[in-house]
Amino acid sequence: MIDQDIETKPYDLQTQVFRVLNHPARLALLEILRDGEHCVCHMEAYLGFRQSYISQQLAVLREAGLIQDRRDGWNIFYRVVNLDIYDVLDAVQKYTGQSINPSKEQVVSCNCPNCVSKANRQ
Amino acid sequence: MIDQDIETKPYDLQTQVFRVLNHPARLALLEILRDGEHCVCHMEAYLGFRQSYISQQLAVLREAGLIQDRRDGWNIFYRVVNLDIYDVLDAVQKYTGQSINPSKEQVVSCNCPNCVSKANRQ
DNA sequence: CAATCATATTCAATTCCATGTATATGATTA
DNA sequence: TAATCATATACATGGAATTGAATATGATTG
Repeated sequence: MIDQDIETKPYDLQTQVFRVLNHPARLALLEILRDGEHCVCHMEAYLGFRQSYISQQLAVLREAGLIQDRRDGWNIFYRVVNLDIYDVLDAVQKYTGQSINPSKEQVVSCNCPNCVSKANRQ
Repeated sequence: MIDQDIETKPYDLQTQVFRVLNHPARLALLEILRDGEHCVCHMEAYLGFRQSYISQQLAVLREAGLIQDRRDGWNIFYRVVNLDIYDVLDAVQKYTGQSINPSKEQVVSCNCPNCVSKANRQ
């Protein structure tokens, strides 16, 4: 946007959010984080992408301020900063007529303490 | 997206919507259309962009199915097809902490029958 | 402190998007 | 039917986003 009009400047912030959401893998990551924080290895196992690819997409979400990370031993856990983002996702799912519920049943095992302790309990 | 994962395919449709919304001028156009249909010349006068630029952005919105056009004599009027899109815009405005009300006071005059008859009434 | 672990970053190639300029379309009026 | 009106399209260029491959980081353990 070269000669930006004064009437469109107020939309720059919203545009930034839409730019980040304009990506299927990033939407999938946000859906995984809907029920709380998860480690990177979990998202990697869940989506089946290469590790560096997941990390790249997480970086986009992180640098845009949508998610935060926290280290716990070997693992890094990500969580969504502002849950209002899910109102945006819900609204677009309603608009497109989709209701996405990631197949949580599909048990995904990774080596993070959370998953290992869960697996041992069963 | 070359080797798309099966887990991200369900998000392609949402991604398409976010792609279209990822543009300040297109967001401004949708805000203008919030209160009903408007002619192209009105949006042109309102935003101050060149005619062809407005037309290009309207084409993106139209081809994505967000808006529809209708001819009335010399003018073409656009309207939003599915008002649920405003739930998306509202949600992102809440997320960014913005509440945008386009300065409707700023009376914009164009030559479409609607604007001319309004102007004559005053 | 060297090896190992999970994760992040860099770099390059390709594709996609934005936008200026020029021109086309198609309805309307004289 | 020629001129005029509002609007649309085509094309070209520059810039941004995507993504694969390779490598780096930095905490942890032995």
